[in-house]
Amino acid sequence: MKKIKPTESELEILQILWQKGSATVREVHEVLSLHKDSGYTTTLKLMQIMYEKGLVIRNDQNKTHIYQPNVSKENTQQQLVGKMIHSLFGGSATALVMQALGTNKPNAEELQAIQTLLDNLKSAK
Amino acid sequence: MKKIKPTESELEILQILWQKGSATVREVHEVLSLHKDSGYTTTLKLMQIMYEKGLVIRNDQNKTHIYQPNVSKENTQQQLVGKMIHSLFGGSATALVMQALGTNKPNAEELQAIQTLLDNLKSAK
DNA sequence: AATTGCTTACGAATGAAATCGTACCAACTT
DNA sequence: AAGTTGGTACGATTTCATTCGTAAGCAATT
Repeated sequence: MKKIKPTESELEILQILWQKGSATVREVHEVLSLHKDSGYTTTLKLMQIMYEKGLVIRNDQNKTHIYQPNVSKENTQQQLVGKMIHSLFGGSATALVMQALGTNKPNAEELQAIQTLLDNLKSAK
Repeated sequence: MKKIKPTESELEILQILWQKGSATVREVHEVLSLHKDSGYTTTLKLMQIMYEKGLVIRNDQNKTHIYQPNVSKENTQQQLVGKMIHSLFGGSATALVMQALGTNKPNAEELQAIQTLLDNLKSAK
């Protein structure tokens, strides 16, 4: 399993790439601009760094490069949730789960989904 | 509601203070040493910075200062989990819960605790 | 041919977090 | 009295993330 540790800004960019599938720097920058006010070259530089780190891949056949994510959303979520469990919940995934369920209220359908997962975990013992 | 943004290292220290209630730098450092290998003065410096930021309070009547958390665990967890739910799970607490449960395996006792909470949520409908 | 516009590349400044070495102080031990 | 132990304070350094200015290439338009 790959070790992934994107920064805050890199995560914002990854989210856009996950949603769009692929995008140019300008496309990413335009989405970022909606709630951030950094310059275009800042976005460009970040994406270049992400490319060096292997977080994204790119097609540079054309003058305007096209970027795609190179880490999966699921894997990244797993890493970051694991980090949060460690740093904020003393290593207890259960503590995180109970906190999340306690403050947010899932609807009946979601409750059922969690119940099903829980049943699977129980029978796996 | 107070705005809290501790760093990763600060969170590790806060966690120890939340658990112990109050502690000296040495006590904190000894716990940290179990899974980290930074020096004593590093822990000291971090706690001094946290004091300047107001994240902790301290009693410096005696030579050996005694530190206590100055932010609540619940408030901090709630804020950071909420932020993660929004930024990484599209606002769905359930998605976070399932991710956490799917990759970490709670023991039977923990499963029971979650089941109880789940039952309460169901009957509250 | 020159200008304009959009692109990448890259160096550099800034700021924050984390780390450690060293100095200094007080109390206890020899 | 001198040394040892255990504590705080703090400056310096390192590393990293973020930001931007500027140069240079290319294509289309004037």
